[in-house]
Amino acid sequence: MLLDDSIGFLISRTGRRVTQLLALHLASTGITTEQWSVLARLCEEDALSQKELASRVSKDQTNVTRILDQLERKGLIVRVVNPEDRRSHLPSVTAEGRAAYGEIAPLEENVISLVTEGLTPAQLSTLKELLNRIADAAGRHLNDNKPE
Amino acid sequence: MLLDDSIGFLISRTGRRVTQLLALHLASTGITTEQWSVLARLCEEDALSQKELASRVSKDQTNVTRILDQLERKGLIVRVVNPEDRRSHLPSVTAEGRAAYGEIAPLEENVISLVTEGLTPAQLSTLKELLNRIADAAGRHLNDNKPE
DNA sequence: TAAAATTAATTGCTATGACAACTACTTTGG
DNA sequence: CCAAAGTAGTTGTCATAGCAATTAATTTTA
Repeated sequence: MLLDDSIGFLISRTGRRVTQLLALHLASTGITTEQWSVLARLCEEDALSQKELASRVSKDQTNVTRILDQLERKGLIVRVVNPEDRRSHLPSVTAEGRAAYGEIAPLEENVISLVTEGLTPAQLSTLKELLNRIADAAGRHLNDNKPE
Repeated sequence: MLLDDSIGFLISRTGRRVTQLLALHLASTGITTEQWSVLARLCEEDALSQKELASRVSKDQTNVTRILDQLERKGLIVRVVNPEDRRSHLPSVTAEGRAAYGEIAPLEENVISLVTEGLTPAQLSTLKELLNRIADAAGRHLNDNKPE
């Protein structure tokens, strides 16, 4: 099978381009695309531990630690120690973080509309479902090799 | 729009998982997924300059330089100076590189079949087309901001 | 209850992505 | 023909992905 026909390659390539375009539109905010995904998730769903947060954004916990470092350095979140379990931290979005979220959300929506401009809502919905199925299958096979 | 509905997020997440699964299956070969994509492209299409190669794998030329460094260190490719233009190098796959390609290709095909196990050929083909449309749209908008 | 096993978070390390700056070579234009 | 502009590749830097190992705290177990 040629590279251009490999679904893995196509997903990666498309992801890189979309990310790059989003990065271009977010450049003025000083926030990276990955920082955005973490901030957005925290704004949508509060009181998550870092471990839970990592799972919710499908990132390695290690990477979440470092992305939170960046967001904390920028004053957009703070780490609060969980009183129930002092090992865990509950990242909390600051007022500045919420303001940034409000500013960035429409920028992201705009990029989404740019890259999906030729697609009907039905096609978009099909695409999302197919991607989710592949992500689920990959996740299952990843777990097959991990837990023991 | 919530993060889970953002097509950008879904593509990135799916890509990360597929890449991770592929990495797991390639671990024994000592080749990373990105090194694989470059090696595969070179095996499919020879006599490319690094710049052309970068374009063919949709990677930054900088990253291709470093991936070629790795492949060269492993003895899978060599850089040959282009006699027509001494600025450019023509990476060339060695016998070891071709052997690695032959070994890895079936591993990759297997991973692809694992992650697409629930999809019909028609669905897979739809998915590829939709991804290509998004990649094209993103590419167009990226170029809008570059050439001036 | 004290030691052992687990767990949450962090740090160290390597590879990659992306951008800026630099070097070496080529092409252009006067 | 030569200086200026352009081009291919490389290197430097920062952010991120992922793995291994470490630390601090909690739970389990003997």
